[in-house]
Amino acid sequence: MVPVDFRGMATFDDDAVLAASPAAAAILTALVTSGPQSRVSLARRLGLSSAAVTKSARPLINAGYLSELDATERTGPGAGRPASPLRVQADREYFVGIKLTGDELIGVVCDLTAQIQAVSHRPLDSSDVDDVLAEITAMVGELLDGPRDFRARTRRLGLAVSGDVDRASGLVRYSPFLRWRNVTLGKLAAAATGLAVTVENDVKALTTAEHWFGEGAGADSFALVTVGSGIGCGLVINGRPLSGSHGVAGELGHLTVDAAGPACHCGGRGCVEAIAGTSYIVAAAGTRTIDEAVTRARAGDPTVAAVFARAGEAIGLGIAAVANLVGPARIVVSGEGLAAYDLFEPHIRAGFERQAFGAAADCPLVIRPLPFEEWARGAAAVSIQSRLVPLA
Amino acid sequence: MVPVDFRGMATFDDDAVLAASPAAAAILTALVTSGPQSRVSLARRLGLSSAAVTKSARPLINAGYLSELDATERTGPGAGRPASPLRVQADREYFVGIKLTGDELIGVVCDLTAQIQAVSHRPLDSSDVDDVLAEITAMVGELLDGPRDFRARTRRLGLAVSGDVDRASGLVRYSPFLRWRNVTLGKLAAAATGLAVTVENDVKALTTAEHWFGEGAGADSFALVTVGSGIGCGLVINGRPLSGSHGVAGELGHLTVDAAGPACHCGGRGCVEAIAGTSYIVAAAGTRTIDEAVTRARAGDPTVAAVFARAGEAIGLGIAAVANLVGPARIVVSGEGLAAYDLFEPHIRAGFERQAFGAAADCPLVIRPLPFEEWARGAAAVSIQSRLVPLA
DNA sequence: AATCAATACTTGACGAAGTTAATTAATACT
DNA sequence: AGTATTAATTAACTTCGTCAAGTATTGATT
Repeated sequence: MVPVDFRGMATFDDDAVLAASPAAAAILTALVTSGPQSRVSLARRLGLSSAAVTKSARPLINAGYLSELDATERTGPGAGRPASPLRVQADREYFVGIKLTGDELIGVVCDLTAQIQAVSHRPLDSSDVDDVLAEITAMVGELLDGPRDFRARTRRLGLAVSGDVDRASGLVRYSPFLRWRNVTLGKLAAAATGLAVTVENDVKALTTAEHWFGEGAGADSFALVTVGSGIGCGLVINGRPLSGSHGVAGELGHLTVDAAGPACHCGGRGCVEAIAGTSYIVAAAGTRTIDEAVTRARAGDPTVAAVFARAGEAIGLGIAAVANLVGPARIVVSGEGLAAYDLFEPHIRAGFERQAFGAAADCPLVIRPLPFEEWARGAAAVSIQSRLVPLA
Repeated sequence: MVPVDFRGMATFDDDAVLAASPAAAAILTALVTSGPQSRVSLARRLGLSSAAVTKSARPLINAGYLSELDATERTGPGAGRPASPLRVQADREYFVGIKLTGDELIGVVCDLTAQIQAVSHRPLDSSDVDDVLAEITAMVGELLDGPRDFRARTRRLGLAVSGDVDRASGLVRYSPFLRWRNVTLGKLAAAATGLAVTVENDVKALTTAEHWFGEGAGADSFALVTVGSGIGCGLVINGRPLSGSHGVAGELGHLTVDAAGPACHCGGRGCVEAIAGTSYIVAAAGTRTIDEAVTRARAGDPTVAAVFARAGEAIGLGIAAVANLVGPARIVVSGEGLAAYDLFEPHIRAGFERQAFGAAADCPLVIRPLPFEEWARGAAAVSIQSRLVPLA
């Protein structure tokens, strides 16, 4: 094997290598999402000939994006010539991901396989666009020029924002928590940081990350449900994230589960969010904060526990609706609301099982709180994805 | 232009022509779904060069699948050379479509553009597999060897069955109305009729037909909701029909819309079907038949009218759920239940508008009863599609 | 009438990206 | 050592597209 060409500090003129062929992108994607594999198994998985894999992989190896496993790492015995599995050279390139909330920035540096290498938090006092841009720039500097020097190998930044985002143009059409309308965040952040910027809705970003690197890896279709002040849902169908023709998709929060239920701020009645959204739980529990409600429920207050039970069940019914309508291969439930995981879980499962129809009940349900850094990792994942699959 | 090679009675060795290239299938599909177009406009639509269209179209013209519009039919003036739009030669090939119900077969012959050329109905006394096959064979004979002779140009048969169907293998896993389990209908019907058979779930078949030839034509994503004894929903997303990982998708009937609603035979509570399914309407109205309920409601009986109102609203809520979760470009509502169209429509719209979230409310809703022949046309459409797009 | 600009289509050379078939490589088993 | 077996590579070929240049047919302009 020719030794790798890449010298670490080299220029980034290797873009052409990644865009070389459709097969190159497919190979990288498969290796990133499913770990090291031999060329033959890649060929089978991608529906290519092994010759095509050999050809497409070589330039990626030469450019330092792929490497072969060391002899020692290879798998056990078996007849015939042993495979030389390919692996992504994770440290070949780094990506910054930042999640913007109303009062904080959470940032990470990830390698090519979306493993977190560094973390940073910064409070956000103002939601003025210039102030936020300054904080983003400062955070990028802090992350890239910190104890480990990532700067030379980092060219991309992913931003995750809640609300209505146009990923293609980097435009934030509307963001409730930041009170933004039509902010060209992509362009502005690119100018401020010198990085290529991808902007995406936060739930979609997290869904992408879970689909590529997390619980949804390998699944052709996949749903991620987030529970918090709002109830959100990201969907991947036939391997592609779902956006909705009119820009709306995955709006699980405003599904009706109880026609006679409480009024929702959306104008409807008995929406999942009007039963299980944080502020509605607080109101129904009669406490001042959600933490107080959690404490009381854990202490055994039957009224407050019933509020959580009802909320969990509403979420379960909503998830069953997703399973019945879309039929994803698996569903992950997460979000900051799941800090009260123990109060929700059995009721979510009960609601789901009650209403999932036929084989939809077989859909595995993963209920797991994700730390806030995961959201930032989602932003980085979108950025990685946009690098590996320029189209889409 | 060289005169067309096809002689009508020629052998069917032109399969190779259709499968010639990806572009050929794309051109045919575009012409079938969107009507005659010039090569240049096809090129734009399909993202090809006009040279590619010219090249791929030629063999299709020579084999008689496409023709150029007559000079007289061409569009109006304009600078430059006028276009010679291509059109599908609809009578080049015919397809039989049969919809199987519990007590009747409905059959049609369609041309390549899914226009119905002949219709046939046959009662079904027995659901014994051999008896049904005999009826299918008789119906095919009646349709193909009738006043017009379609036999020479027909090689394919599509069958639509309600229940759990594996299209790829032609297996009917379970069909409630026919009381079938694991019937290899595709193979059996092929042997009996000598035609190439495609078997598909009836709702999916109708969805395909509407997506290609009906209200959903041109839409990238699309939903069809059927109202009858059950409530069904077929979905097309990113141009592909949705099947669901565990074989379940579009199960709109068992969505909860009222957690305190009536019990459903599925075991849940307040499902759409338990409020709007035919038998539940009859029970709630306290009549013996659905026709009696319709008559009474139309006569002004307020109790029965309220039952229809509630049913319509439940359907509307279900449709809103589809719009919120999946975001189709358009939604069609149909099915035999819509014979009572006038009783439902305003309530369906009201339920939809109440619960559709944000831009999802912009999704156009087409509420229209479809005659039973449309279901048979759906079966034919699946057969046409399998001919034009061998893969998928 | 002759020319020109505009648009549609056709042609042939070329190139990208895959394929198949034959070859080489590395292992286990006998 | 020899053979079977699987992995990877190589080289020749195929497919399917693009590009650039040319032809065809019209309306408008000189």
